[in-house]
Order: sequence, then structure tokens, then C-alpha cells
Amino acid sequence: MKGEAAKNSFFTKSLMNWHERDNTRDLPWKSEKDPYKIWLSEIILQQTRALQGLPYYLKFTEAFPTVKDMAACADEQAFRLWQGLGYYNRCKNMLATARFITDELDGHFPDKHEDILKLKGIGPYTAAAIASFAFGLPHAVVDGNVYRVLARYFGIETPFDTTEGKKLFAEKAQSLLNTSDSAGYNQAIMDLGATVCTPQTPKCGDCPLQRNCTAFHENTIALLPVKSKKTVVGTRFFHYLLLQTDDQIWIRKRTGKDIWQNLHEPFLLEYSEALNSNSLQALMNEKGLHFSTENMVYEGNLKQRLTHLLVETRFFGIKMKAPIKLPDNDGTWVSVKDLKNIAFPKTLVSFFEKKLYF
DNA sequence: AAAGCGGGGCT
DNA sequence: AGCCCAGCTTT
Repeated sequence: MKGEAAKNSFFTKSLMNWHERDNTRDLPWKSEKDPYKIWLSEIILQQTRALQGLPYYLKFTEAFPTVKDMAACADEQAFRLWQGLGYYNRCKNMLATARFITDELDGHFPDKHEDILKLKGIGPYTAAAIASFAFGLPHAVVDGNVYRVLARYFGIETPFDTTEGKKLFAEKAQSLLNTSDSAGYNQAIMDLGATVCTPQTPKCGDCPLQRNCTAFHENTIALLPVKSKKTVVGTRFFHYLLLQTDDQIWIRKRTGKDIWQNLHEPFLLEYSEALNSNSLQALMNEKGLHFSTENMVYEGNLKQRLTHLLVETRFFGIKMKAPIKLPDNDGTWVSVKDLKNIAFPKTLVSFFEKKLYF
């Protein structure tokens, strides 16, 4: 085995050569020079696969060609465009940053790493990505791809989801950076992780780093990288009461520290287990929900699996002649035809589509 | 340091 | 069913 310095230089050189030779992923933000659009793409791509984020990137760049356009939009328009992409705080922070740049920086995206890092919704990864892609600054990105490639190539067994691990991988990545082409290097290492050094069944036969890859030679590919925490998946049971007149439905905006913040939903009753019509009515009586439920109809259920949560949702339709006042004062009656302009969680979008609400 | 936050693709 | 994705924020 070579010495550490040789192993490092082989890594960077081989990676760059591979990228120039075999770069096949053609994505619109790769050739982008506008810092605003690079920023937008990086926010969308946080914890999101490129192909999942792509249609959202196209929608947003069309709706908001400049940061000024985004800053001027109504919040609800942005959340509706973001609908289905998940991690909705990204959208909230994105709007705040667009307005900060427009109002405080005269529309000019900050071009120093430390200033970029201060923006809302931008952490170490995104700051390095924007700094290198938009401004050519020498900052190495560290994302899930980088953890995997580095852990395997160097045989690093330190868990990456710890303070120690994050520091170790960040320093290693920075030391490997080709500072004369930091953008190309960052693209290359992420592309390799996404297309060759994949989590399961990596294509080691196509890998330019195989000759010096520690995990390949020690047969530890499947064991690296090491993650210390296991995600625990719980279950929650939602029951939506679809309170409707002929052309209106009652909805509210979700607030508080919980999932789906800033999205909308019908009247929700959450319980520790799934309820049927009878037990649900008993619960409604307990809670003092005295509107007539004689026309309550079970309309089906949906299960949605999130990373840390399984949400089982049951839907109950309740028709009424006229809007009523609910104890939940934060909701409103809206016209069913207006639902197309309001953002909902994916499970509600699925239900509405199935029931032809929009 | 740990927990919380979506949705989807792949195996 | 488990893993993880161009991670960040809050506690």
C-alpha cells in the first residue's frame, strides 16, 4: 500500500480525470452561473435525490426567475410550489433568505463563504457548494456522498453522524480538495457517490479509485460508512373530518412544533390508535364537538411512511347545509375550487386527487 | 449531543 | 422492511 500522501493525490487526480471523462449526469444546475439559481438548486436538493428535485427546480425557476421575484411572492404560492417535496422549513427559510438578499443586500447574493453560511437554511454543506459552484472559492462539500466515498476509500470507521466524525470527514475532504478547480472537484466526488459508489451494490468495477480503495481490498464495502444512530419509527393515527357544505370545506394551517408546519389540513383528531366511526363519534362527544354527525361517512384511509414516522390517516366526510363555527378558531371555510392554490401534505393531496377535489 | 423534520427510490 | 438521499434547525 502506498503512503498517505500518495493515496491522497491518487484520489484527487483519479477523481478529476474520471469526472472529465465519464461525467454523464446532465442536470440544469450544473452549468448554471447565477448564484441565485445555484442557491435554489442546493436548497431543493438537501436530503433530496436529484431526479426528485429536478421538476421542482424547473417550476421554481420559471415562477421566480430572479431572487427579487421570489422575495415578492405570496408565501402560499411558494409553499404550493414546494408541495410534495417535504422538509417544508426549507421553503420557509428560502423565502426569508430571498427577502433578506433583496431588501438588505440590494439583490446581490453574498460572495464570501462566511456571509453565505450566515443565511437561513444554509449550513456547512450548502455554503461550501455555493461558494465553490458560484464563486470558485476553495471549500470542499461534505454530504452523504462524500461520507460514503471517503469512508470506503480510506477505510474510515468513525461514525459520520457524530461531532467527532463530522470534524474528521470535513478536514479530510478539505485536504483532498483540488483548489485550482474546487467546483469541478466537488461535482466529481458527489457524482461518483451518486452513480458509482452507491449505498447498496456499488459499481466497483467502474470505479476509478478501486486500485487504492481500502474497503474494496478489505471487503468492507457493505460496512462503510458507519452510522451511529438508528432511526426509530413510530406510528401516529390521524382522523380527518371533512366538514363540507355544497361548495366549501373547513381547513386550517398547521402551526406549532410538529410535522407539516405551514401546510393546511381539514379538521384533525389525532388519537393513540385508529378509530372507527363509532369510537370517533364518542371521542368527538368527549371533546365537546356537538355539530351533527348523523351524516358522517367513512371515506377511506391512507398510510404514509416518513423517515421517522408512519402516519395512518382515516377520512370521514361530514356534509352540512351551511358553514358552522368550530371551537378551533384558527380555521376557515374555503371554496373547494380554491384548494388548488393552497399547500397540503402529500397524504391529503393524494386523498383529494382520488376524491376529485382538485 | 440528540431529536425532529417528508417523501420517494432502490434493494 | 431497511437504508438513505447535493442537511439544517432546535432543544
